[in-house]
Amino acid sequence: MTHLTNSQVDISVDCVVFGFDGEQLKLLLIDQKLPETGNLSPEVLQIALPGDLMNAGESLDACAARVLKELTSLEGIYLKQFYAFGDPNRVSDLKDQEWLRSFRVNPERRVITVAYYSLVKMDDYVPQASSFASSAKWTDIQDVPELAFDHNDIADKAIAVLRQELTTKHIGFELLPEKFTLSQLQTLYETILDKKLDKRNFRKNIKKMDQVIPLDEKQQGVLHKPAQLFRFDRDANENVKEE
Amino acid sequence: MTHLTNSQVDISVDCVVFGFDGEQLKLLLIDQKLPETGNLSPEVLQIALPGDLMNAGESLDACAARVLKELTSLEGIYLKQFYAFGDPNRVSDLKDQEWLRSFRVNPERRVITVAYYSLVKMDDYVPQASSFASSAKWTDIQDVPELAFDHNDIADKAIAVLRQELTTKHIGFELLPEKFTLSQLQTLYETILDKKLDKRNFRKNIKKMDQVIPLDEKQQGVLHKPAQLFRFDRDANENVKEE
DNA sequence: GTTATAAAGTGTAAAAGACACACTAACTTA
DNA sequence: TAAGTTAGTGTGTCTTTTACACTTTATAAC
Repeated sequence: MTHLTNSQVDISVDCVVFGFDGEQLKLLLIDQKLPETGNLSPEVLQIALPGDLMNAGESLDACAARVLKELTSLEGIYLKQFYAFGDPNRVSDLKDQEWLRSFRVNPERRVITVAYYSLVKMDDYVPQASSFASSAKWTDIQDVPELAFDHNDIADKAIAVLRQELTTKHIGFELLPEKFTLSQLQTLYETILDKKLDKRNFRKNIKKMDQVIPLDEKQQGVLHKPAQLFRFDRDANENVKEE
Repeated sequence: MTHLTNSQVDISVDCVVFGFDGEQLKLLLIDQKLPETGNLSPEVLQIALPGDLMNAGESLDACAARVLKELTSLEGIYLKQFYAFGDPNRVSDLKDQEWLRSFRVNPERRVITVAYYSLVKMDDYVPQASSFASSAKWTDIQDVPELAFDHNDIADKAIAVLRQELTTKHIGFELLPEKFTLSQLQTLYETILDKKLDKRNFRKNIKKMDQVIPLDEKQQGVLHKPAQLFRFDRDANENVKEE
């Protein structure tokens, strides 16, 4: 039994950030623009999940929160670790070294990434015309292009986990504005689960949850019957299970 | 934004190995005996989850399989990644350096661990009177002592995950011998879920699964009516969901 | 071989939950 | 005031889950 000290390993955290615009489930992706390197191809553009190498004194959770904050200035966002990706060649096999360095990746090292998924109310973050080298964009989940490294695998797994979690935990609300209608909520569920739901049965189920609270307010500016607005109260005692 | 290259990080894999003896859920734990270090306490004994630092060219999954194999000689065992633990002080804060070195941990480095849980048919591995410095023992889940590092947290999370998975996937069989009775299976479920189940309803549910196949064989050597034996076929098409 | 012991094995009825289904109400704009 | 559009609501059927008790079949002891 020989045990290498694996000083060649770096840890990164990648975040699969979900948003919802009322119609489509979206991912927040980063345009990574390579600086022109003279004799190489004029400009290489690579798209990736937001992520970063972990800092020295930082926990994984803190690193994920930092990545999200540096990108969007948002704090207190729903953020959950879901898997660690550690194939030895997930980074360095694939691409030439210049390209890797643009991600601050040292091609001599292995990178293990711990992946988080995050649920963001899309209104809370509108990407700016970027002054940086890299800029973020919301992208339809349908239209996710080929991503850097194994980021497509990571995103796929995140979607599977999200789908799973949506049916067991009440996390859908994290993707909607503070005030929302039941139709919006239903559309969200239908989009993520990729199937039609029955309106009446859906509403029956939702109204069983004590956490969904009707407001004294209606939707405005729509050209049809305005809908009741609701809010979600994370702290309401759901179905009071004691013992 | 400063980005440290975190060359101080090591990756380890820890395995929470579950077994079942017909009565109790068990964990496979390692006795880590410290060599006597002269003027320090005569012998320090520390108990831990089996685990190891990841080797250079190794994937996380491969590392977990290797840990399990080096310990038990078993291969092809049910093994599943469930969480990565990365608090900056999960290792080095706690103990003195001699102690750490006995785990091959360099106290100057951080260790991120990726945790797997594993389901083993207990008969397949009977711990040997150990010739090594460390030896493995099956321990009742009730009686798990204080473990090294944050291994109690890891074990607790593994149990929670196991409980969860048991209700959604058919993994209980991994803990039983090839041939088992329905009573054994029920006891297993009752032990893990920590609640009584109704015999008739339980059997109805099990018999819905096409994967549970009755054998032409009965339990032997019991002083009462012998039970029908069954085996579990991972590959039987369960409930034939097409479309 | 009769009896005591111990777990195996089996069905049904009631309750709860899931599902299918169609019309009226309320607002906006032309 | 009529047309367009989405909101909002209840009931019956079917499926699933739950609660519940007695008979069978082996062994061991007498």
